[in-house]
Amino acid sequence: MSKQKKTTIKDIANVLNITPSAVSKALNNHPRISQKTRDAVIQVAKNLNYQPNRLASALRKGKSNLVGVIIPRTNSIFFSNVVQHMEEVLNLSGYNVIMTQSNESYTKECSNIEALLDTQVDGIIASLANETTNFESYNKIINNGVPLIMFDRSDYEINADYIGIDDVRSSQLIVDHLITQGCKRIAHIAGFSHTRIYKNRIKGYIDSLEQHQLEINEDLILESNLSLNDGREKMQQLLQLNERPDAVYAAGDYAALGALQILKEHNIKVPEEIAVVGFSNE
Amino acid sequence: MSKQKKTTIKDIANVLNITPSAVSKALNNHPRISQKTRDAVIQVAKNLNYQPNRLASALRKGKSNLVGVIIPRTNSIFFSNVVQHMEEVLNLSGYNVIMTQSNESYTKECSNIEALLDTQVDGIIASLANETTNFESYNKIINNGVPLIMFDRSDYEINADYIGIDDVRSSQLIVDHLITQGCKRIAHIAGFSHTRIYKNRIKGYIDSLEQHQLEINEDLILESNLSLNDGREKMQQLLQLNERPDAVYAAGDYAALGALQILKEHNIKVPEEIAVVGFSNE
DNA sequence: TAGTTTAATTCAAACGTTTGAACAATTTAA
DNA sequence: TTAAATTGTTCAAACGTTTGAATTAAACTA
Repeated sequence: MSKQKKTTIKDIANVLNITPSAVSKALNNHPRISQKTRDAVIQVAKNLNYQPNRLASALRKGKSNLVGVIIPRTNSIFFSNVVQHMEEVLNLSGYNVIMTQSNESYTKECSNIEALLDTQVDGIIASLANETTNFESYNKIINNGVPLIMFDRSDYEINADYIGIDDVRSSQLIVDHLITQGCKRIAHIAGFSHTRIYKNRIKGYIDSLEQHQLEINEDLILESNLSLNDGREKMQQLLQLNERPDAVYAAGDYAALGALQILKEHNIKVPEEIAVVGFSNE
Repeated sequence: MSKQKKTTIKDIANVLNITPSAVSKALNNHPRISQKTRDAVIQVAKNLNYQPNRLASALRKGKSNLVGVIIPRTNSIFFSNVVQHMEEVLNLSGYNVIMTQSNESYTKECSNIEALLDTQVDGIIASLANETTNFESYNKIINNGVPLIMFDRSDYEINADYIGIDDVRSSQLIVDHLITQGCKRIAHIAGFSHTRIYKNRIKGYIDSLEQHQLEINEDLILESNLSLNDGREKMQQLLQLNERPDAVYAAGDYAALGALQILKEHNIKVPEEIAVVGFSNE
């Protein structure tokens, strides 16, 4: 392992017998530097295999050009696609992305935030872990003066810009559709009601029922973590009811899949006996 | 957005009427600092909501405590799990992870390397993009004195430590098994032979055939990008052969899935007529 | 020719830490 | 009581850039 120290702006300056500041300006296309020196600097930089030290630059400029991203998991088509495109766009403006995953864990999320903050990121883009119900660390981001954008999963308690789809309306459309198909007892395997999107999906569900003057039955709304297994469990529960639902709308695809499995195992015809629909597009 | 400037070590020093260096030492548990000041410093730090500036520290220490990770894609169970655990372990030793994805693209991979290098990461852990056949940028990492570890996908041209499974042996076991089941014409939908793991899987395949004195038939070895679609295509090709194989071993699960689809579509019985097996565990 | 612009560069300080050497004050040894 | 060791702190420089002000040199005015 060659302990060759990295070449700095100073080394370039020495070779050309100019000052480091001239080199810096040359590299940053400062208008008041001659084309001649600019070219020379670039040439020498290449020769010496110069790699600018971002830390130093960031420190001086008070700007790291790093954006932190916190997502619940990377092994989801949705999140990994989103991150991929964020990266693409940010790269164009000279930013790099530090991607972290919370794994749906509150503790992990907090430590991610801590880590991002002290890496001095210029901003954070995040989507809530399912577990999270305490938003202090998010507000800490804001208090530290670091711009924060939430996407997909957020909460009204977090005072940040939010990007996401219109969950109320989408949810309403789903239930509208079921009703049009003739369903009357529509169950909802809901996400955690403390999370904005799931709260909204519940609202859309209720709105639609109300608009069609259908009864809202608390027994038909089950809060779930939306995992495949929990989908199975909740479907079991629904089947135990005196009066079974004729449709199940799950706020997530994995839960819908779980429900579907149970129905198949019980030889219940889908969608004739019980219709199944899931939110998302996993 | 409150433009409150961040509190620094200096602010803490001012409050306590000591020097910044004392504060720094207190925070870093320097042995020669009194318990009294240490406590006071920690208290004030908390009060002022002090957030250490990693950039400055990294610059001074010449160590960023950042590890760069390059993976082909995040939306793969394998890679996302690996990264998750790398993060866990590295966090324990005070490192943070910058995760980037190459999206199997050579260009993206290069720009990721560039970005990581000038963020001054202390090391890089990477797995090759399928597209990559030129390893200059990897050797640049090494030349820059940055430790590099390859995992899962690498190439002998990259002079770095490598972590992965024993592909030759595993591949051999798979083919051994097929032979035990009575298969005699075993086709191999291989990965790119320039990538270490796929090269090794081919070797294992050939080794096994040789050991069992079966003929090695070039027509039965097809190089593929291992996508679902390409798996379908290669299976089609195999079906066109005068003498069909009685087993297909794909070097990746998606390709195996594609092959399976084609067989189903042709109403060919699996595994009675043609057995199918895929490497990995997607 | 002296005076004014303009262009190209240097100067010097700054960003927020860390670190070894230096110093003063206190304690211990002899 | 004096020398030596220990403790707790300050000093000053350093990490590699950037940046506005200052300087110098060259090129125009009038």
